[in-house]
Amino acid sequence: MRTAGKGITIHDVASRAGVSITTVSRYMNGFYENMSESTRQRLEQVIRELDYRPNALARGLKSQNSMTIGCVMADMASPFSALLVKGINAVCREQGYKVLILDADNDPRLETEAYKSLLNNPVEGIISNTTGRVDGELLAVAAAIPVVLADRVIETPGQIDSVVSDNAEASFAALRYLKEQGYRRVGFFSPPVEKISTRTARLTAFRRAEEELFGRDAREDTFLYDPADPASLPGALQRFLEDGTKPCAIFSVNGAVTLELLRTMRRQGIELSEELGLCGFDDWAWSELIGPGITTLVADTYEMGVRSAELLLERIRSKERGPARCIELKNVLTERGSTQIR
Amino acid sequence: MRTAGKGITIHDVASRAGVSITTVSRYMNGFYENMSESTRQRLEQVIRELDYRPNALARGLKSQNSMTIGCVMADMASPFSALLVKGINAVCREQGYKVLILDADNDPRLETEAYKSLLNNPVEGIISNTTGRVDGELLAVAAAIPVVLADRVIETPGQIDSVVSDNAEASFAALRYLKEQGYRRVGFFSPPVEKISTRTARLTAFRRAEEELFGRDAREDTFLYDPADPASLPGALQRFLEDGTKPCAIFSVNGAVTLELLRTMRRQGIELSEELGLCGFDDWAWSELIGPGITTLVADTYEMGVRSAELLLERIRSKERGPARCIELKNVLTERGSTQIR
DNA sequence: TTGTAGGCGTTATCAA
DNA sequence: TTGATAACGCCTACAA
Repeated sequence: MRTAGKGITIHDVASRAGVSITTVSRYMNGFYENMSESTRQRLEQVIRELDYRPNALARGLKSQNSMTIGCVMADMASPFSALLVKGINAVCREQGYKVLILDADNDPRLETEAYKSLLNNPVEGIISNTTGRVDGELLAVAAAIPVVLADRVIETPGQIDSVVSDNAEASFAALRYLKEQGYRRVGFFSPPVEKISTRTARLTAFRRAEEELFGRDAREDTFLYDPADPASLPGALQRFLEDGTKPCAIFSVNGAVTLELLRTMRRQGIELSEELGLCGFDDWAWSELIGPGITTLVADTYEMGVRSAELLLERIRSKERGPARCIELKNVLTERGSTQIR
Repeated sequence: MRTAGKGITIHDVASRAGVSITTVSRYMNGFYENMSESTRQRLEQVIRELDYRPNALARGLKSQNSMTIGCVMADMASPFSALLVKGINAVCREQGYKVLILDADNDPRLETEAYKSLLNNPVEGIISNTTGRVDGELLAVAAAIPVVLADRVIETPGQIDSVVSDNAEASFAALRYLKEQGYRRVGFFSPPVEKISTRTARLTAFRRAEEELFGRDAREDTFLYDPADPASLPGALQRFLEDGTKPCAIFSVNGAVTLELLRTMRRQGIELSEELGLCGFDDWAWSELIGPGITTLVADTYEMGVRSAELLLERIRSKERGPARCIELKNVLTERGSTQIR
């Protein structure tokens, strides 16, 4: 059974309507100007009857534009990814673009693979939330088609369009806030920073704050743990708490870390208190519900998706290879109970 | 500048290697059998040099299969969606398929639009997490190409392949568990149930439990609130608490509701206690961290994505239009402090 | 106002 | 063992 819309080609429409495929093509593309009212109506009817839909593949092959972008996510499991994708989708839908999603699953090899596959595929541009270990590939890809880095950038700046948040400034401001709240010491908790730009920016700001605000040696307050090793975070927490300087606070590099910290603390019977504060990047719906409420620092992820898509589509449209642009969103500090000393 | 991989066609390879495009095509598709070792090596080298990648569009146009599936999500913002998509992606990547994501943003019209756009586009199949208000469209789509319903099904059963969880059984079991814990009354909290199958299944089970386990009139314990009206949920909660039967517990239809409930409770100074329990569907990372820990009921979302994709790809491959299949995953009850009476 | 024909990059059927 | 060549479905000069 030949189903509606499936397998119907421009030829079917043409013969049924008694015109040439050219005319049908014209009709489909809105070139009504020089078309007799009668054929136009006839076409409209036939197309509806047959439920004809032009084959996007053929159209793309001919016109060399697939109306599709690719979107490579470092880890699709994160709520961050969902929001980013939603923002990207909203813009693309409106502008008639399709979005291909590829999950790198935190694996640089998969990320590289993703770019490969995207290059065969007919995507007109790519939005990348990189794992941070494939700068070379990214530069190569960006040389071939428009790329926008979302949230995370590569080491060499000014090469690729990007939409990021003000990690350094916001981190420093948050640390100043902690200082003003009366905390005398802050620990920076993170998985290995690697080349992930959000992490390096936050760590760098932390180091500066340690020196300028707290007059401490950042090395003693930096706790990089191994997420693969269950004993690693508890150990780091223990070491952090051993130093007697109080009140102290934890500065968490992202939501996943915050979550792991809270889990560990609960398991060990450690509670947030006047002596122990907590503040971190990423704000999920639950941030206000845990304990006294967790103070967070976050940029609008959905907006980041929107901006990334807008930037990319603009780039695609205006074929220009101008200098790389960087859009920076603000991280907002939401103060909650976890950083209240009394 | 003509960049590697971009714009290089089979012709370029052929002429450079001094063979015909046919031979190149053969090479690309692994038909080495009748190929001289020398041309094979020559081809391998040239292809590497030129970084040639076959154009997926042309390939798809010719072979009538795009190696792409579409994935329509009721609401991409939900962490559920992210996990489902990740599962789908994992399978598709492995089998060489691309995944097109469309977000319906909880809007049936957008969902319908998504199917339309997917039908022009050359997807070989669709995984749908439907908003629940477009059964007709879904049936039409499923008549044209393979469709798998993920998590939510349409009203008429047995028509479309699906991967769901045992909502009814698990709900009933959870309610029995609450009964055994000593709760004398349970309130069912949900947004309007509409035609969303997960919700109707859970509500139906609740009604049966009300009758069989609690000997109560379900109508008095069903609280459907309007998510758009901020006063609606607090009002419902108030009404629920007015009845003096204790201890009582809330049965929340999903994670979003649980979150809203917890927010409302916090705002109103209502705490989970021996008198007031809480248990609900969906388990996010924070479930164990809020208050005494929230007892939850949930199926493996990632697995659901994996199964959906496997089912769909199998369907696509074995062109058969056999009877609809339904895979059912188990919801697991994770007992935490929120349903502990003492 | 409408139609013819060539081409987009592949695959596949022949033939050599 | 390899090569012409005709599709695939659509767009678009160029003609009529």
